[in-house]
Amino acid sequence: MLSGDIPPNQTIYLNNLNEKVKKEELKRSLYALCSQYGRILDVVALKTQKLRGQAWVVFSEITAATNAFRGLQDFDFYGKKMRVQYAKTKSDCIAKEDGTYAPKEKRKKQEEKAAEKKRRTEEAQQSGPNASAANGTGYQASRLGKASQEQLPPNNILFIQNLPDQTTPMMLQILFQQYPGFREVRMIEAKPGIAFVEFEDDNQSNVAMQALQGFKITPENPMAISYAKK
DNA sequence: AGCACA
Repeated sequence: MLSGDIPPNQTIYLNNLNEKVKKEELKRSLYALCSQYGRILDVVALKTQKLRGQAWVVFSEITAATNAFRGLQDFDFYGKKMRVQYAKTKSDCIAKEDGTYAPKEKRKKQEEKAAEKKRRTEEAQQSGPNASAANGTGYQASRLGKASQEQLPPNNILFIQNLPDQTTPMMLQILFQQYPGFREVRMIEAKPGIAFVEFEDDNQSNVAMQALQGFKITPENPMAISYAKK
């Protein structure tokens, strides 16, 4: 049976996620993917024994959560079909806005925190998705991007600029493979912040470019997409 | 399968 018995919530609960993905990348990828449905206030993921393979994405609006709930059901994410439900309870970041937030005092949670802390230092990662900014529609081209974009002739290969340094090819694939004709992402280790994304033809690359132009993988990094030079 | 917020 499907998860129909949980009432709508502005937070979605995701599971069947690939447990091999590092926590920070997971959060960034979820932020990027889910931003298509609305403003995200928080992404929560823990890698404890009990909570790995799961995540919560908090939207500013229930309607956004509902769109994500429908649109991301069974979405192929790092090779696994993501399952989407509504969260069972209100997220802390919402409760804090409400004024209904009450700090908890459960011993079990303290234990999890300790275990997770070890793991975190092993991974040596930092920073999480930022809660404040809009995505998708608010296109602001960087000076670089805009200049080249207007002059270059159509190409089935797109040139992406202004990516955050932590961007991985898989994160871009997750975004671009949603558009028909997607072939592959290429990044160059020595050149952070840029990528090439290949489609089967010019029309398909154009559709993806229009759709993702200005898309923010993080709130600070609207993508600048142009055709690659021939 | 597993519903939290270090």
